Amino acid sequence: MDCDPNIHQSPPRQGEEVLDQGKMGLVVILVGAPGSGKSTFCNDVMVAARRPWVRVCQDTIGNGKQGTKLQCQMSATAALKDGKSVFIDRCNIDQEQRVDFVKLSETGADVHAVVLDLPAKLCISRSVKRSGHEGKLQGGRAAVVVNRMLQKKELPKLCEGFSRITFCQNESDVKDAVKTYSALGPSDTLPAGVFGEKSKESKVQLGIMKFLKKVEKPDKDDSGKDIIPDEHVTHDIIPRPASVGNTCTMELENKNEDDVSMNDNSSSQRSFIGDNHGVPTLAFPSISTADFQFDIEKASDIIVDSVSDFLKRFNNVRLVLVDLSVKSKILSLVREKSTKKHIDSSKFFTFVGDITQLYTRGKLKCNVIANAANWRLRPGGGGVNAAIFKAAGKSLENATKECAETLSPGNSVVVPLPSNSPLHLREGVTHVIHVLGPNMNPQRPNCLNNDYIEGCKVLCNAYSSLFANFASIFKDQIRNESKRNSSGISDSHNLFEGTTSTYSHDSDQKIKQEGHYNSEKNKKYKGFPYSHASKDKVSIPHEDHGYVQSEAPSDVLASNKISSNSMSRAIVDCKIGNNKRSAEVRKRTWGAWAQALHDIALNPEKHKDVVMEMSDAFVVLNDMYPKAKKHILVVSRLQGFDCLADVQQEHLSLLKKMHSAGAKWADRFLREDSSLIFRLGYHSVPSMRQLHLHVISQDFDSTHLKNKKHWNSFNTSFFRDSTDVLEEIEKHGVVTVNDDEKLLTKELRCHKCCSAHPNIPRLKSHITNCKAPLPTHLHDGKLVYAPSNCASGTSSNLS
DNA sequence: GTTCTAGAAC
DNA sequence: GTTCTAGAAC
Repeated sequence: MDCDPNIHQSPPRQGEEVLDQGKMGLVVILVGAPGSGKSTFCNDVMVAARRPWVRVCQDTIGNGKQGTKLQCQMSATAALKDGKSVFIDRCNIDQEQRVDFVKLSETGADVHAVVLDLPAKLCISRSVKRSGHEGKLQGGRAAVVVNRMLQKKELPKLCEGFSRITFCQNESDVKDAVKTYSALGPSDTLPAGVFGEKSKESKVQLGIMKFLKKVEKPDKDDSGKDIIPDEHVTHDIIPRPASVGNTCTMELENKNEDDVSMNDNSSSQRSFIGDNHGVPTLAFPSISTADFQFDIEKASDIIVDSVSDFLKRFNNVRLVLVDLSVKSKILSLVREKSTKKHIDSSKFFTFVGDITQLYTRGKLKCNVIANAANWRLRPGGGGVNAAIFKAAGKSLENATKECAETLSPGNSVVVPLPSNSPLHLREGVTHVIHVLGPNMNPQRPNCLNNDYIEGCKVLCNAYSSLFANFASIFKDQIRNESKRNSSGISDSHNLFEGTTSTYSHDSDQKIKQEGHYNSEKNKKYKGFPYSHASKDKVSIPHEDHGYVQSEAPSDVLASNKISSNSMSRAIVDCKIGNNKRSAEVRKRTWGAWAQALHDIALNPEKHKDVVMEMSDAFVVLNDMYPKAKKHILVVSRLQGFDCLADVQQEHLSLLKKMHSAGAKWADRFLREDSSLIFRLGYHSVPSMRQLHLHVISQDFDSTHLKNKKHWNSFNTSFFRDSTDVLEEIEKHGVVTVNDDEKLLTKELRCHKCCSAHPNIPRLKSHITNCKAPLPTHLHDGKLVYAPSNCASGTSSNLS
């Protein structure tokens, strides 16, 4: 094997002992796109290695040419038998590609993953530039391949069978990993676990941890040396087999598998139920995995991660995942994963039974139960939603109406359960939290069409929001208890130290909430100041709302992290008497530079030089810094009407007028240049005051389009199509805005073919030549173009 | 929103 | 050395 030219082996060093067969074998599976530096990593380790390594490279294993996966497996097995450690140098980008190599652990070898998760633009730029690549992937073709590959990237997890995973997100991480592996002596081993996994919003997380007055245990000490994970603190450590009687799977199952009664709990299980000794307990069903058909494997990961993060922050609470049958796959998956993650089983466990009869039939006291609600927050529909509304009686329906009319996916709303509700009287449930998760069922509204990137984000949002609301309920309870009891409760009893949102625990009392931002939070959201219907509303003291919606920002949730923002930054939508949102809450303040449109709209006669059209409702003008060949603004003249969050049902006719005016101007431009295609829409969070509709040609051919923010503000969901806005107002009376600031810093992708590009100049050079049509989702009435222009494949809808 | 500029990336 | 980004200032 040593003579095999396809196997790249580091030379044995003087005095180096050869390992016994299979005794200390180590397989390191590299994971990364072309250009991520896998081969360089292997070579760098092997040059300085203190143990014999073999690099198995699929690009060259077939007599110097590309070979097969099987050849790689066979070579790796042979090398291990020969006492060598092995690098599997291929992309291994998803679980399916890795599974056969993970099986090498059957030889007795330890299997590690080293993930070179470097920025897409870096991989692309390296791949495009390189020459003499073993796999012949270089030049223009490389960008396409890297793009395609990154779209199916699936990061490795311990549960795949790895004993150690090292994530490298920048060059410095890679250097550290090279150092770690090259320093490995013949009989050395590395600690098991996950290392270097940083949330993409590490800056945010830092702020969060500070905000919560907790310090996250770092992966490395000051010297940069790996710290061996402490199983009681670190969560991503190698799973141990759960020992009998010491497992977090304390499920209260029935002996009869299909019987949902809960009277037959074994004595060993019983200690976890009964009186909750005042420990706030939330029972919740699995969100979206039933009728909404969300993949249970992914859902179970999200549940376990969300729970784990929540329990890291709060001690004196219990969370219980409930399902009807002992055969429930989601329960068994969650049990298995929470055991692997060593989640404290007294704080989180699964429970088989009816969520509406947890105490009377299961002796499990839960103060709060979550409902997998529908967006209308109405009874019916079967499943948990129907059961909870039925069990709670009309009072839950009425209480819900008092609090909220609709719910958007990824959000939750707390409804205090009136004391006359049977669910309150019989089961001791004081609050129901309605949660709406993502829908993957094409038969149901808002189906995500198998988009699990978005789906996972929304499901994370849903759980984070749920747990945040649960936390908020009990923070206030403690505060109120302290007030009532003159002896007081010491601060150390306050579960929610560091969080800011507060609730009344009195279920018949209207919810009150107040929030405070520390300076760091204000700084973080500096770029996204919101008016009353937006996320910053928590900073506004409220005295008389009807309900609280809590939402975790997706930037945090993208990494399955529960957000402390969601603990403190509850969204407050107001409903006062006449069902209208309150406009009394403090409005966003605008900088001097943001007033230009406002001044023009209110005094158009003073700006005749720039105003192209004027009516009582709006003015039309060229964007001063057009981001395309044609880019105009239709600006509302209604005073105090600054952004989409201000929009209510009564503004529908105004927005229709603005749309018609914009479409008319687009048609006028098309008569001058029939090659143009226009899109009409609003920025979710505008920079300029006074609501304005952008009418922009899709060439984006402008010197004023200079940075990522410019591009992404027109080419991500930050841009809300006017037709969608009108439809939402008609249906719901309000407009949802995607105000996730991450949208504006996303990687640069062509709006037609979706390819990624490393910087603005490269993107602009690409889009001038890209011949792909605009994506099909825009063809649903969102584009305006000349009938003669077949480029978009449909006809104009607005002429 | 833009401009300016330090410093990172190339 | 030049190009490009991102944050501060306005």
